Amino acid sequence: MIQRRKEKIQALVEAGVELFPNDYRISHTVQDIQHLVEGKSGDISGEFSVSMAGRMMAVNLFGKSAFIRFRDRTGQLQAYIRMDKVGAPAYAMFKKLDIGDFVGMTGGLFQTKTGEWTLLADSIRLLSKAMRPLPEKFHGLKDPEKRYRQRYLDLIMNGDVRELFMKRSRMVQAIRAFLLDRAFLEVETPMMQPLPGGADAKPFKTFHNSLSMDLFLRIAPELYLKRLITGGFERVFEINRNFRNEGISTRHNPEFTMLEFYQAYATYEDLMTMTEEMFRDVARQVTGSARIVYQGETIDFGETWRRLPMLESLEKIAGVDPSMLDSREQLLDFAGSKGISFGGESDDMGIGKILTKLFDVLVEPKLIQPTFITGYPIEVSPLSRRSSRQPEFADRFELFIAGREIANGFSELNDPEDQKNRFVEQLNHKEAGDETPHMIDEDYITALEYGMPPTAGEGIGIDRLAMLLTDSASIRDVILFPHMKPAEKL
RNA sequence: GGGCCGUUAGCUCAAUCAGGCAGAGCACCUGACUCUUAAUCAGUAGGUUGUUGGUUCGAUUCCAACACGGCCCA
Repeated sequence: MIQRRKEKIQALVEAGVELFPNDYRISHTVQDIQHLVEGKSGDISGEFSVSMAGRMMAVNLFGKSAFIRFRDRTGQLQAYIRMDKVGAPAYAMFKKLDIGDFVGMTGGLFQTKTGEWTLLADSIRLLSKAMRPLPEKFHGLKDPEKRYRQRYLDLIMNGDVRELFMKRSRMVQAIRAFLLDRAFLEVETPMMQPLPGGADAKPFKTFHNSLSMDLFLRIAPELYLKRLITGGFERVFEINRNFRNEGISTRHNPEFTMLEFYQAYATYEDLMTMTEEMFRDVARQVTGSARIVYQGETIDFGETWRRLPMLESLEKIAGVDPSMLDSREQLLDFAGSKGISFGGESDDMGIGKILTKLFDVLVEPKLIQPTFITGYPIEVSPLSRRSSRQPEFADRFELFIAGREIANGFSELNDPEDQKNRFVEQLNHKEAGDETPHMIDEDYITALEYGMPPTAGEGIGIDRLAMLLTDSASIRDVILFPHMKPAEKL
């Protein structure tokens, strides 16, 4: 197949055709044409001339004329190539071109008998040669493995995929605009950290040669962003990649995009309200509506969302009897009766961790409409401020939509003593053989000792939000180049 | 890590159940055609059936292992 095409290309070269020129300029995109022809009809090819370019997606060849469809970044347009218009030599060259080649054409516009606006070419030239054939035009490219590995083919062939990634880009822009509008400062903090902090996850490890030290790809930017709050910025955000050395699934990619933002003089309750506004705003800008459909479920971002303390959700949704909340044994029995196993860890788990596990399995999948769960146990919230009224719980929420965690926010712990104690507590629970260094981020404690204003912060999983807004079942569908094992061959 | 499913021409898929020369559409190549749009018509060509091994006179088909992928579970 490729051999055959090479022979044809050889014929083009021998005819003096340059395969990869770089001197062509366009005057209009496909989208521009729509405006140009507004209010006009018929053959207006004498009125003006345009220079256009794009990839040839289809050719209907007749003897001495042809219709082609070509595509640029804004859309697809038809062109009519006639031998009497472009001249015999150019027409002969054109007949040697393939679907997939990039061409440049000049000419005027006319409507075909079906009313379709068409470029009547008075010149055509090759702009870049495709050496391989494109996938089939009607069925397109379906094989998921090939779509992920060769995303460029997926983007060429599948318009819905192009649209999806443009939506994702608009979504990120809308979030950025929302925060900038509220005086947040966009910052970038280290991706490579000497101590991976801000979350509980296995990090990727790397080595810096000239510093002769281990570094870790960050699992979260949190501790650095809060240093910036200490530094006086008061409102900061970062949209960037986190890396977690864990499993790959329809909901997990080893690198994923996270928004984190921090606002001084705000509480976790303020952030819940702000999150409602942000999601409504972003959903409207991306999908045109604050009501979206995800995998058959209608999800409504309108109005105020349900706010439910975790204990109450366990009682109401999981059927936990309030009388057993104080008893490890009863909770473990209850978990066992629901088929939840804790592996060998249960001896080590406090009530807070058991409750959280029960919540993850029994409640989380049932939270379809946007729901804020509040009142997380301190045990699972090492960076959150202690509730003034209930010191065993944190001033924290998580947001669940369509049965998944989408966001996590809390009033920040800014008491350095309490923070240090919680780090120590966390260290005591680290597994042996863990690759992560068993050290405390002393500089973060030092920063807190210089004083951090009362602050609330939140993280939002950008990929998961993109899944919601694009109705995608797998995270791989919203990441341009998801991670896969190397293929043996293409 | 476990379970189920998949891998056949450039692409989308048949044939496998019940072993017997591996097929179609589109793409490609040649020819005809100046309003087609999944163009049409005629003809040609295109395959190490994911890899390795086993059973068999004979394996795309049955068996095993492996690789890669999808979905579900942990």
